[in-house]
Amino acid sequence: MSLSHIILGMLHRGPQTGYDLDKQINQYIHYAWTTNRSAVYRNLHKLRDLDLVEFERVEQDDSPDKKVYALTDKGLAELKSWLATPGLERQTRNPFLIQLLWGHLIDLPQQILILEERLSQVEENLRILEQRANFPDQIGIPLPKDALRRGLPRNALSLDYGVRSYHFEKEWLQDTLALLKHTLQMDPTSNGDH
Amino acid sequence: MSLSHIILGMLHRGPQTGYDLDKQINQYIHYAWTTNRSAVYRNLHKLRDLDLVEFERVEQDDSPDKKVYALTDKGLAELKSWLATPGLERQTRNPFLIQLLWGHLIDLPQQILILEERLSQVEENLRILEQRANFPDQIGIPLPKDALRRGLPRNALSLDYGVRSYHFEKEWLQDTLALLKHTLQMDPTSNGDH
DNA sequence: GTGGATTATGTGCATTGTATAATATTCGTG
DNA sequence: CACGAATATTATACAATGCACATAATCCAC
Repeated sequence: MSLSHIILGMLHRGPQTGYDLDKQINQYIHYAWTTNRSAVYRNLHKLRDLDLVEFERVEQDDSPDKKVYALTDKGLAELKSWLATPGLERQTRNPFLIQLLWGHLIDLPQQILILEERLSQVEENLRILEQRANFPDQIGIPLPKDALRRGLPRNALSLDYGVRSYHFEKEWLQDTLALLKHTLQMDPTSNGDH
Repeated sequence: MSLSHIILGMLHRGPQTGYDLDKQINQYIHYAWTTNRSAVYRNLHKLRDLDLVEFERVEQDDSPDKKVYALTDKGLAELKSWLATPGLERQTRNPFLIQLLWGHLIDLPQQILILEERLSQVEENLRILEQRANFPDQIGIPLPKDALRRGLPRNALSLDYGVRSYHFEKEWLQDTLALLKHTLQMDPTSNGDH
């Protein structure tokens, strides 16, 4: 029950549809949480059954009807309780690192292709996040006017982590790609592990 | 079908039991992949049904019987094919970053507790990984004798990523904790977001 | 006016996570 | 030595998630 809490968190700053929730989670919290539409919709249904959210059907001229979900008092209480829980485990599945770990089983040009693919993913994520980092109020709490003078608010701290971790990975990928390409030039017939 | 491939990768360097596979994945590849025992066992059953692995029952004096699994030729072929697949998506669930993002909903001391909890997790992961980084042959391919002179082999590159990313997170957590504790000292009644 | 892109919601099935069970064996402790 | 605690080993039930796909409305371009 943790995607549910991400949804509650997103809704606490204003009502939204499942479609937009999915897009925003995968764009602006992608460094911390990944998900997909079907999971978001299913969790909205469950949260509705538990009276943690409520929705209103809205007709539109330029698009199909939509359901706009909003947080209930009960939902806000549940969110606060989850946010204060320490020691929740992190989960990760990072295939490109596995593909590097046993990379000697495939050939070097293919390996380079995989890292380049990952590099362009990271650059895209970084681009979206840095664009958003200028407007952190869009994703978390509203920025107070004297934020910079008084220090960063906590939602900005999380964004800062995201931006910096993408920078870290980008630089590491660039260095590693340079190293592998150099190896390839030295000895094109090798797989890189003599 | 991707935990299956992690298992195939682990088995390609030698036969192992499900119990040990789980431990090793969660210790030495924890930066790239997290899992649990039940998933490992289920995948072993499935891989067995597909003839990608085979097992032998071994009796022990000091412990219950165990099943030692080994890679088949078919399994090795499947592993190589998966390793060469580009563009596999990364997945992440990092609750502590979410708890920081909407941290203004909980009080500052509780927030600090959460980050400290995460810091000790990272330090533990880092400790295990650095200890292992001295013997990368234990987790990937055997290190050639002249490895250092010729440059790092690719499995060492992946380990290097793990170690460096934990260092990054550790430093970031220490900086951020210092900042939050400073805020708390300045104004103990505040939640940190004036 | 058909075909493709975008918005919007949803289902089915396979995979994974969490909790728990069951069994063997060792080890400390009263 | 009897007892509970710790560790090794395998496994299952149920809930949560990921992936692929279905469906429908509206818009734009050809």
